[in-house]
Amino acid sequence: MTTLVWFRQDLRVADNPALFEAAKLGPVVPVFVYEDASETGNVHPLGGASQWWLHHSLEALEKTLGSLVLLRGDARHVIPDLARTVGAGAVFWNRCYDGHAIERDTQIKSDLRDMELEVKSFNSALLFEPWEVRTKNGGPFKVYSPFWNAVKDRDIDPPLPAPEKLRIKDCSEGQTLADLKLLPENPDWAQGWNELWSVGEKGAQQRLHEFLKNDLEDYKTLRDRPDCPNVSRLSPHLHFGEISSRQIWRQVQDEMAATPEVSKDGWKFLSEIVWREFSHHILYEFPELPWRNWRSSFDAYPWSANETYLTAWQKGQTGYPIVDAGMRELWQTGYMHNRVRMIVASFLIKHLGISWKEGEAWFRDTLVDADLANNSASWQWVAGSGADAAPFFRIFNPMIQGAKFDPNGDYVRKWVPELKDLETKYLHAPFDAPAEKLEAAAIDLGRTYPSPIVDHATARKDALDGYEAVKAASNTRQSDG
DNA sequence: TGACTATTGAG
DNA sequence: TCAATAGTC
Repeated sequence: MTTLVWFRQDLRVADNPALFEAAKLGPVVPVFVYEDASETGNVHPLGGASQWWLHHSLEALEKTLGSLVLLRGDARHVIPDLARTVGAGAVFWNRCYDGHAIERDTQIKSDLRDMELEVKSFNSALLFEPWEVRTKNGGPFKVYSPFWNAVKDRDIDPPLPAPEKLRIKDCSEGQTLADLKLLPENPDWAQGWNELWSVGEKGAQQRLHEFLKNDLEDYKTLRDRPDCPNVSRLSPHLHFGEISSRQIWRQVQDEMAATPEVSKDGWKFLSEIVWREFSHHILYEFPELPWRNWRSSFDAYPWSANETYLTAWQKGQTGYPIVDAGMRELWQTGYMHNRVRMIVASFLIKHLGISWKEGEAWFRDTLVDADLANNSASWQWVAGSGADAAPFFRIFNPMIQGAKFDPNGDYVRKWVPELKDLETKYLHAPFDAPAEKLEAAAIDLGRTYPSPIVDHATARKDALDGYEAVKAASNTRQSDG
């Protein structure tokens, strides 16, 4: 029997349950469908940076498999059509957890079964299915640390190997990769990204290997330092499923067994992998997460739509060095260090008073690892409208955060070179530097580098005032969140 | 996975 | 005068 294996966010051959099971049954037709948002009505389509990554990831997968059918259009029509054309007896895929995908897959599953085809979906993306992690009351967890405590000692299924015998059925269907037009129209944007990333399953395994070998030690403390290399940079590989969390879990456990000294670092890293699980579970339980406040009391927050501020933030021209460094790293590399993501997000929301939805949209368009679950859960966490246990309204101070996590200023100097000659003491707050220090560093505030677009103390006070409306709304409600 | 302010005590 | 700490939102 020929089986159609529909690849989505699982662009790998090893530990791929759908492919593994299909290979047992006979010849396989692997297919990827690039969905046009205009056709499917998906309001959260792939961003430009993700499309760049996808192009290279599909290229790698096609090379590994020997053949991959590429289609463009609405999967609800394209998948049944292809199944019919190639005479498939079964269609297998690995599950996605966002609302758009669930609705789409449910319909396709039903249509294919009406065609009397065998249809199976598998878990390839998560360590735990959302419905497998429940509180004592049977509901989903709403706070991270109890979630972590509930899962950290569980046995994780070992990853599957690549199929031993894989017979790819030759098939002349589909389009070329170039036809999908995934590379950015502005060729300057992604210039040089090929040197920064090894896209594909092989590159993902290599990245994990190098991280475990070189940068896991001291991960627990140095992961917060954007000037240090002690982060995995696996996020885009994970998003597209070039590597699975099961594979990561297993290799980290092996590393900790072999080198007990890195145990605290390994567990910290695994807890970050579980943050990803937590975000996916929240999205599964609350599909509106990408566009609706998880705590509805935040509907009362007085957001402002200031285009000038938004543009300054996007371009890295806010006058706050750690913020500008992060936003420029993002634009130039398709990536931003996690600590800095929190800082720039807080700045957009709390200092500029702009809704997290604007930030979510920009990150979704420009991050190579843009992931609907992680992105929307994290933006809401920073906004305060998400799953955060903190009993206070968190407002990051960009000067303090800069001094604490980029203490030598290496990160700022790299991405904001116009400040590179300024003494470290003033680097994170050039607006407080004495005139002669600025002059000595060839900085003319307002000309060579922007003056701060908002005043920290004033912006903080305004944000706290805005939060009063949230508190009032929360008090008038029976339950919230 | 904060920040601010008041207070304390060493110098 | 200022680092360290506690209390608070």
